[in-house]
Amino acid sequence: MPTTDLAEAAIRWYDANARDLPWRGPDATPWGVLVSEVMLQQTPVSRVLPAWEAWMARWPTPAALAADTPAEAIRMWGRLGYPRRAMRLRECAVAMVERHGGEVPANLDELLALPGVGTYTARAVAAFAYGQRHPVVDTNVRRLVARASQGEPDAGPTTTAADLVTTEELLPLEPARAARASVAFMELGALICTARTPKCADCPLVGACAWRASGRPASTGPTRRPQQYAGTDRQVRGLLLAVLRAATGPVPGTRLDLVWADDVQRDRALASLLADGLVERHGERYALAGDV
DNA sequence: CAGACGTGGAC
DNA sequence: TGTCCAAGTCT
Repeated sequence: MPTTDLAEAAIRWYDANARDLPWRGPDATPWGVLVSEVMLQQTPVSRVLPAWEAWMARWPTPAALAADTPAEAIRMWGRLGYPRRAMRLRECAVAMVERHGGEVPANLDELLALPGVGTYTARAVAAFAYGQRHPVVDTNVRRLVARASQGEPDAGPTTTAADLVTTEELLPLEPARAARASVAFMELGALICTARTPKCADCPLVGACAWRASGRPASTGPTRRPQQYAGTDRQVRGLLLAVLRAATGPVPGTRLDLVWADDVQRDRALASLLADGLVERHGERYALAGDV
């Protein structure tokens, strides 16, 4: 059986069942694709949709974002989470203006060199914005390939070189077709081959799925415990940043003192925001970076 | 390389 | 109600 059978079945399913997302449309620019990929890192589509629309309306090009302040990028990021992504996306825009004439580069290595662009995002942009043939491996694809192709109930926690090779072998040879297969795999993983309760009855790959064929064995390995949030520095960072986002300019340190009672932890969280470049100190007051 | 890094919704 | 999860990156 040709290895591209999975890809062709996935593409047929995608053509009939894919969600109509604006960054997938014919009007989507490489910049729009890049913005969507960064926003979608660890954040669900439903929350990204309105943020992406607002972001693209305000900053339709990398140069437009590069000309604005980090503070405005952090504000527009809203409550998508992981606000360092907003800062890095702006730094990425600055880098594209400086290195690439304000264009999103099509070359994989040039993409990888940009701030906030890693193994996944670089390949996603090269494939989805430029139609190149690269394996695009995210958590959905890892899970789908682990099950369908390898018969395992789950994938490893991070993308490995082996994952890239395994996935590349599933792709059709024609570049645009390969890119379509990649987005189809991702969509299948997101909607059908889900982590908790996969909808095998609706899966177009069910006849070729090694995991299904072996009776859907349960995971045996050690389960990683989910990351804690309540009481962590991350929660305190979130509370501090919420105050600064809502303010129009610098706020007194005494106002930040109100968000968390533990002085040691609050100071540590604030120091980390300063170190990340998200926040700046002006005497006894604090503000989002560039929000003088 | 394990851990840090936000937030909200589903079960 | 608490657990688990959502298109990763960086150090």
